[in-house]
Amino acid sequence: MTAVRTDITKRLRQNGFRATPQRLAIYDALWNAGSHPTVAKIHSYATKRDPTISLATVYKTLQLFTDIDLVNEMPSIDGSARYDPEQEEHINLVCTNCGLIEDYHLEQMDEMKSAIERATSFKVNMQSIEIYGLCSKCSHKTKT
Amino acid sequence: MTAVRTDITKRLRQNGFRATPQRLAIYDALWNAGSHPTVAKIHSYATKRDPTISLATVYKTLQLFTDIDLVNEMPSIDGSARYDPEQEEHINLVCTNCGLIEDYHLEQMDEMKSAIERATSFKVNMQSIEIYGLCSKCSHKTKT
DNA sequence: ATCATTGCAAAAGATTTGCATGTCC
DNA sequence: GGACATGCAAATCTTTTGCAATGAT
Repeated sequence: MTAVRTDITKRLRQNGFRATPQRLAIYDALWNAGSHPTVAKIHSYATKRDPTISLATVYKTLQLFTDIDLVNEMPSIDGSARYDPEQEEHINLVCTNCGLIEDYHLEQMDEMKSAIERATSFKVNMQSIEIYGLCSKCSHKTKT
Repeated sequence: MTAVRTDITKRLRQNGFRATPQRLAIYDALWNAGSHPTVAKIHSYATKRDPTISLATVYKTLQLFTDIDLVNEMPSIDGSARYDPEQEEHINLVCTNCGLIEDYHLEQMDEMKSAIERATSFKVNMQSIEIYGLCSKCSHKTKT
């Protein structure tokens, strides 16, 4: 699975925004601060490269990236958003026990999308499908 | 579509909890404070019946209801959780523009569940599937 | 009467905002 | 040089927690 990272400098300028070092560092962190990182993780990682990057800048930047579709903000159940830089169509399998998020690619999802759109006139965003449940580790443990 | 409300007094006692007026009012609010209500909506509605119910009690009660599977806490993208008292299997179509949440029932979802479980060993909770996109109203408007 | 539950107020997180300073183009 | 971005600190919002008072069983 070769995820394709956008040329972010170009992308920013195309949209009329400046390519600042903070933005580059934050974009880098999105891919390297772990899978589907939280804001805190992103900040902590970006800070390694440039210790002065502030949390507020991280928030503002993620907002901006979301606006220009460089990342997807993921809904959260624990009060802290996570971000997904992956551009290929996929759905997220989210473990409600340990928080693990697993990407899942399947053709079949397209059929489901069409079926929903035929039946409801709701316009499905494939980038934003979250399915909750238990990852294999957690489903093998005893219940809480 | 006749949604079946649980006998909540019985359900609470079966689980060893007291059936207090606050809990009954909050359960009632879950069904009547609008579709997939936020905590604020639930509190505001419950308060009509009993003006002294505190927000903290609403939070504690929703926590409890979630624990004994009387409701499902929904992940959120705007920082305020929503609750879904519906027990029948369904998925939620969430409009990322206006926040509308539409229930969707379809047999086909079962196939998808099985396909995912066959392919990944992830255990899908059908009660917790959220698909984001645009409702029909919002998809007909011009973009932001 | 007992012990779970409530309400209040304070605390803890997460995110946003205003504004002076710094810096990309 | 000038507009845009950043960083700081304060503000806002949501949710959690501790504890004394209350009330369900």
